[in-house]
Parts: sequence; structure tokens; C-alpha cells
Amino acid sequence: APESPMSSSESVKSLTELVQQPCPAIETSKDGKSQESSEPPASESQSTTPLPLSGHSALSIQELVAMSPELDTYGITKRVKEVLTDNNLGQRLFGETILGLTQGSVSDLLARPKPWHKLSLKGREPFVRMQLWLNDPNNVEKLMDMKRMEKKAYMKRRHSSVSDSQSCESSSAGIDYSQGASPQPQHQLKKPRVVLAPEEKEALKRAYQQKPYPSPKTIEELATQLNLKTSTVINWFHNYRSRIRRELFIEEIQAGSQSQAGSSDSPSARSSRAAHSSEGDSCDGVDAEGPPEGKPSGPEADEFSSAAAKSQGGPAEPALEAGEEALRGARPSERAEPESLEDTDDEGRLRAPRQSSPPAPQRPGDALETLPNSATEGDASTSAASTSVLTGESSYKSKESSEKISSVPSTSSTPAAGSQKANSLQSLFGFSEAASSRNTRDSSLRKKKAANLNNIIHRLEKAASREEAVEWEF
DNA sequence: TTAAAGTCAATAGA
DNA sequence: TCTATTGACTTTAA
Repeated sequence: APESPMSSSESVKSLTELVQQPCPAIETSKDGKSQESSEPPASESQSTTPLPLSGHSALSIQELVAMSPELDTYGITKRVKEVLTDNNLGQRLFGETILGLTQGSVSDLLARPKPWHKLSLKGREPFVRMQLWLNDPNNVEKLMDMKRMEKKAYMKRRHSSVSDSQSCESSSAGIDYSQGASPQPQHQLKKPRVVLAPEEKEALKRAYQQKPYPSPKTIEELATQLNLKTSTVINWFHNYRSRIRRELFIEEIQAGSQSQAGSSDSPSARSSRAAHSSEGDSCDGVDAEGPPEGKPSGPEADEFSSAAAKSQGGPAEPALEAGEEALRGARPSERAEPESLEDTDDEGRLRAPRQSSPPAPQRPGDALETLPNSATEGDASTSAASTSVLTGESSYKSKESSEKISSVPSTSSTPAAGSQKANSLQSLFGFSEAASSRNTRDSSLRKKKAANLNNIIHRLEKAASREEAVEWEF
């Protein structure tokens, strides 16, 4: 029922169809409807995988992506969520069928869409697909059909092969998985997933606050002290940085839309203006430009803000310290795990999920939460103060680095990208002007915030490098 | 090489 | 079930 928001749906059609080709191939095979007997129920399809997009179809989609005007990623995901929810369609089905992505990826994408200008071509693809899907008048029906088919297939298999199932299962379990990657024929035991204990996470966060880009040495230390593999620590930093960035984008967008919306103030408005401080919100400002830290509020903001804040402190010694300090509150050590199956290499770090982690209810880091986010204000000094609070212990140092150094926003620039073609395509995509104007607004906001963030990051980076290289400061 | 971006896939929770 | 989270891997840029 919903969909086609804009009137221009007609023109869209053609595009839609183009895009659609791929899909059909994959899952639906063209018109939807019947077919697909062969496809296993979704999940399994993986092995076959599907890349829905591969093939020629991929090309066209890529072309579309390349020619696509700026899309309102936040708005798109919002609408997609509505449609899915209203029609009781799951992310898995939608992802595998329409986007060629797994459920987890879809969830993430829908919950934290990045702004268009921050996306690479590849990253834009799912949004273009979503837009086209939204424009397709039969979108819901097609998915429903798929759903039915899957169910049917499932039932079928269940019946027809009761006994089989066993075999199937065993086979899959035993071998399939590993094949993709490593040729280690041996036991194909999959390596257990590493699950970091809360204390470890806290320690890593603290380390991040002190140094978002730790040196290899620091990483090594952290790994040793936390009893983690080096690669785990490295991965953690990569993931954390990128996730934080995403959170920021979202907040910006939300803040922007809210403010612009003006009236409605939803509770969520937290970030924007804040006046209350109790929780930690900061105000960041959308308006404010200056605040280096930028990070505001939100629930998780605490981490961010603190993170950002942290950097400022004072005196010297970074790397090591960072590690140590971080550790201080958290003591993971206990977790030694005796049983680790494979950790032979290092000291065993892989741990089975949570059991080992004991009660870690209170993390030292909690203090963070209360932190004021002075960040907002801007200056390092403020944040510094908070920092110390946070950690409780010393203030670290990041050197004044932060002090106002050159900030070079690297990323923020957004090329206006091919606006020319864009216009014409715009209609095809069914993009409304209103939307675009809104984008503009959002984007300016976003840009500001992004710039702030970038500055911070940059400064941190610089500071970090300096520290290592020189003793900084003098 | 390093970092970022994009995903996968296991798993925690509801 | 379904969705959210997250460690790890892969690809892409610099």
C-alpha cells in the first residue's frame, strides 16, 4: 500500500525494471510467481550464492548507482522499515531477495544508514536498490510471494526427506563452510567466535579514548595485558572507529531532521540541544561549529564523547600509558580459559562466549556515562576535565595535541557529484524535490558535524603520530 | 602497508 | 522466529 511516494513512479518504472532483472534471476526469477523450486529455502541458498547481483545485472545496477542523484539514505531506510514492518516481511527475506545481503547487514544498514556522500559506489548500491524497490508498485507482493514459496519449499523438504535431513545437516556442518576460505582440510572446526568480556571492552574503549590509533606497540601491550590476540585488538579498533563514525552520522541526521522538523520534539531529540545535562547529553550542536569534539549525546554518546574528550589531557606518554591505564580498570585477566581449543598460539585468547566472563557488572568505565559532555563547548580544556573524571585516574595525556591544531577536515568535502545527470535521473528515481531540499539541509548539518569529527580524528592522529615519533610537545 | 568501507555470520535477546 | 550486535574477513583507497 505504501510505497510509491512520489508521483513520478511511472518514469521510475523503467529503471525499476532494469534493476529488477537481477533480482529475478536470483530469487525470483522473473515474474515472481512460481518457480523456484530449486532454490532452497533461503538460508541455504547461500552456498550457491547468489549474488544476485552478479552477472550482467550487476552492471546495470552499477550504472544506475553511478548515475543516481543523491539519495536520502535515511529517508529510504525509514520507508523500507515501514513497509517491511507493515507487511510483516523480514529483513532476511528482503536482504537476500532484494539487496543480496544477509540479515545482519540489512539490519545494520537500516538502523544506521550512512549519508550518501559518505558512501562509496559499492555502498550506494543497496540504497539504490531500496529506492527502486520502493518505487516498484508490486514490491510487497513480490516479496510475499517469495515468502510463500520459501515456506512451501521448506515444508516440502521437511516432508519428503525426513531422513534426508540428517544427511544434509551433517554434510553441511561438516564440510561446507570451511571450504570457502582456507584449505585446511583437517578438522574443519570452525574457530570459535571471540566474545569480548565487558571488562575487556571497557579497557579497549579506554585505550581508544586515549589513543584512537594506537601504535603497534600499544596494541601489542593491550593484547598481552588483556590476553587477547593482537589481531583481535586490531580488529576491535578498526571496528570501533568505523562504528563510532556511523553513530555520529546518524545522530547528525536525526538531529538535523528533528530540528528542521521543528516542531516535533521527540524525546529523542536528545542530541540537539541540550539542556539538560544530567545524562550526558551534550549539546552538540548542530549549531555549534566549533566544538572539537563533537560528539554528543546519545546513549552511546558517552563513549564517544568521552572518547573524544579524552584526548586531551596532558602530559606525556602515550602509548604505553594508554594501554596500562586502560587496563587499570578492567581486569580481564581472570578469564583465562583453560579450555580453549585452539588457541595454542597465543596464549589463548579465544574464549567461549560469555561464560568465562564473570560478573562484570560494574565497569569502571561507568563513570563515563555521567560525563558531561562538555565537549560541546568546545574546548579541549573542558573535555580534559571530564576526562580525568572519567578515568578516575590520571588524566592522560594526549598532549595538547589537541589543542587546537590544525584541523583539517579531510573528508567532509562532498563533491557535488554529477549533479547534472542527476537531475534527470532524479525524476526517474522518484525523488521529490522536497526531499532533496531536505537533504541539502541535512547535509549541511552533516557536513558541519562531520567536519568536527574529522578534525578531532585528525588531531588525534597527528598527536598520536607525533607522540611516537617525537616526544611531542617539545 | 594501513585504514576505511562493506559484509558475513555467529550469537545474544526479545 | 526475527532483529541487533559485533568479531573477523575482504575489498578498496591512499
